[in-house]
Amino acid sequence: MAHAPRSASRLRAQQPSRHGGDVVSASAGDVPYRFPGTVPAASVASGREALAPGEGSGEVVSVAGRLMLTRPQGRVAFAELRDWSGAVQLFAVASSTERFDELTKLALGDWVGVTGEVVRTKRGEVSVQVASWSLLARTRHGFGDKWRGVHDPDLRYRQREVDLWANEGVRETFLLRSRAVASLRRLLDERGFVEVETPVLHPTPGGALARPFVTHYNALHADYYLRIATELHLKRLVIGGFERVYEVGRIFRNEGLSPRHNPEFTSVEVYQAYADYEDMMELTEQLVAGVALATLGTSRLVYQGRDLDLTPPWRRATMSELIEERTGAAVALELGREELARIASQLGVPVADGDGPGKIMLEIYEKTTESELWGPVLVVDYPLEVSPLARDHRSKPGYVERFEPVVAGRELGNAFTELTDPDEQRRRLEVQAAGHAAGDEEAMVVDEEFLRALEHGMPPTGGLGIGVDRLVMLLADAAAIREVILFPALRPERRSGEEDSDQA
RNA sequence: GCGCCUCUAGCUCAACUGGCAGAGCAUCGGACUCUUAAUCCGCAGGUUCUGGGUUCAAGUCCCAGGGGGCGCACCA
Repeated sequence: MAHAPRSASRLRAQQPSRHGGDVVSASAGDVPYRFPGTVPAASVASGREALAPGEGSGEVVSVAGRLMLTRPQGRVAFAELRDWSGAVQLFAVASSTERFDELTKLALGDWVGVTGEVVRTKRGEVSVQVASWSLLARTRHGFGDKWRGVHDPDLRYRQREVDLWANEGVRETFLLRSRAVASLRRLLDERGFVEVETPVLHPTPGGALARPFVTHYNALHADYYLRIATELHLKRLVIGGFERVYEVGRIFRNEGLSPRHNPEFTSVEVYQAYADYEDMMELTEQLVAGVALATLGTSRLVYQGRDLDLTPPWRRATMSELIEERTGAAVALELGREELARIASQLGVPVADGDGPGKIMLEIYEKTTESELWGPVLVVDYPLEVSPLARDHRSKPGYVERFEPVVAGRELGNAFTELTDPDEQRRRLEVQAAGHAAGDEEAMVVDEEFLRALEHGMPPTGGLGIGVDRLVMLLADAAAIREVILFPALRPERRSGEEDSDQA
């Protein structure tokens, strides 16, 4: 098919650059190797209250960034220079700015470094009055509508480098993400947790119910799987004596894309020896509220127009209680499969033949209740049947000690009192493996390495996993996960040679 | 994977029940010594996603394909 893909030819320069052919050829290799000594653009104006309009400060600074607005005005010119701190106005005067004519011909998006005195213009804006300047890079493409930016989602995500300049707030979101992850690490480190890195390539996928990506390890002549969780290796480290351990890392699940799902995403998993899920509840609250406090200065936020108070303690309620609140139906495993199936169909929740009572109960919860929970709420006590890695509830038969923090109608994580008994774990995995053999591609398989590790003795342990992307969505008030992942998964761009007309 | 919606200039968007494909910004040329999305004058810019069909006539209607969005399913 010979048509150009949607974005292949976009944002191309449609006419020869205003730099002119001679300048292009002359300056292509002319860019300096460094432009040292710059200050952040946003810092230039701060503390200049005493500077009167039309006055110079006597202080000379250098700034560098992209020209994003230009206002040539004859023998003077103004421009907005942006860097990742913000923006500062440049002021150029033909009589005192070197290569003035060339400067006024720069295109929106060109990178420049300038040096000059900090002044306040007659109209009152603190500016750098350009004395000398260097072109640092030219752009061959525009950055969208200078007022409205770029709205096409395909273009925004495929060309994030453009989105970052074209749309206000995008850079801030990703800086926020970076600060959130840094503060998450700091909070864990402060509590004595040690960060580790475990393998991404697994011979057997495990630690979660999900379909894996498959790859091939040539030297071993074997198929390997991209990890779907960090869980099993981290538990092996607890067995090895890492009493408090965590990993922040990329997880891969071979599933559909949605505003809340990206096939590769970031999780943090935390394991604490001698602790149970109650301890993990407290840790969850502290981490989530702590990250909010560290990044936004408050644990009371507004998400998608609705108040959201992450301040601990959070409400704790059992799955049964929450289902009953929402639907009026009393749902518990003790009712038995038949009765649960009846309730499910009454509520319009489909039941598959192979589903046991635990699966049916979870289905009812997920279809009727979860998305309605604004939270934050810790949903407590899951059916054993759907929790192969969690320890039996100490007082409720058929349940395990597991909870999920739910915020804004979404699971933010998953945590349990870990199952440490190797025999029970083997039985649970064998049930999973039977399901897998029967065609359930998300069921687990038996991981002998993990079971052997458990046989060496695992202390009582609490484990917690949090979806980092979803946490950042809350902090950034992002409706879609793509807004907090720099390069979200997209179909590959199809380009045939002749379509690359913008390269010609 | 299924359903619904969508795709028009580099960007953001118009174009009535089918009737000459347009604007703002950007780009390019010009004017301008204090602008703030500067302003003013001018040039240029299109396979209306692709391919087929209906029609005197298709951006518009129909079919197929592609990209994207949303929903369902799966999951964090």
